[in-house]
Amino acid sequence: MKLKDELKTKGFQNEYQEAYLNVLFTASWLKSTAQRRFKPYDLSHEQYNVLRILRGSHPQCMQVKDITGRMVDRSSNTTRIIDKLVAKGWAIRKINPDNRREMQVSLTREGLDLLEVLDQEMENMPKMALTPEEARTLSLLLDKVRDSEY
Amino acid sequence: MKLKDELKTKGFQNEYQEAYLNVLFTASWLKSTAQRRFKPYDLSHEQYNVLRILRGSHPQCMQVKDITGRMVDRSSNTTRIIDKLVAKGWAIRKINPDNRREMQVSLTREGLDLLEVLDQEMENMPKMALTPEEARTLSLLLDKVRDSEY
DNA sequence: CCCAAATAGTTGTACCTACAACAGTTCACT
DNA sequence: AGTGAACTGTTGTAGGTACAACTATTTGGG
Repeated sequence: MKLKDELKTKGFQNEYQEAYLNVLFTASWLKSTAQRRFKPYDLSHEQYNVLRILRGSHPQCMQVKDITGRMVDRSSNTTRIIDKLVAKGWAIRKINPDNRREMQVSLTREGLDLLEVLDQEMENMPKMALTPEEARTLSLLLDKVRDSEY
Repeated sequence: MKLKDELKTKGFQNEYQEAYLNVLFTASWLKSTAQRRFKPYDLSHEQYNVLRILRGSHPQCMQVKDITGRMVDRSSNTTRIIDKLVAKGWAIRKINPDNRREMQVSLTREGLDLLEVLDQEMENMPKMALTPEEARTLSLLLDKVRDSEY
């Protein structure tokens, strides 16, 4: 459906305002549909994001700041998300003995197993109604948006 | 900057995953830059959204559910956002005597004045680095994304 | 060697999101 | 008229976001 109808508005000031609201609205839409899929696993979207990042360097562990730098949402509080993962037994957090300021965060066997189940779940997810070419264009335009000095 | 570099990743599974993450990342980026602009006015992004919706039907008042239906973030809790607006004197909430289930929410003079100041602020905001045509394409692609059954 | 600055991470507070349960009010049907 | 369903909005709880202050540790210049 068109954004205009979704937001029940009469129209937008210009194409930039529409694009701006559309990015926010679509992100919220994508996030909540994904969230619904994670629900049965007692997992939030952000926690999933961190699990995948950890798998990216497994079996090597990662520092908190490296995880933060790879997160989709930069201002999220990595410490507290890791707290949850550790509490559920999906990750381990240890102080680096060589530099006691740093943490060594890594996945547990259970964390890896969970990710494998989630991989299946994700594969069954219906694809976006875009051609590969359109998906590439979309990414390109979004990259450009972020190049503004906004 | 390209998403690949922003997220310090080696690459994506396919163009759909990249587009997906790019929508979320860009939305988060846009939101936090806007938030920074609202900060001096003691206003959050969501509160601003509701103020604008209320102005859309001013001087008529609106029901809570109509406001919700026009919000960019559908799952946000409209009651509690209105609580804040009322507490700051920007909106008024009354029970509709003809249907005591409904609320009549409307802007105060102060709310309207604040919006006028914010209009100025928004005009000074640098524009997206897109051509009008690109902005239209972006909106079109995002509308398509939401047409998936995700 | 010492101490200020830099670095890594945690904590505090206010607000927002997600989802479900709840309460009051109105409607519709018999 | 009476009652159950539907409607409108509020509240509860757990988790996430924004931003700043804080602690612990390491580093580097004098």
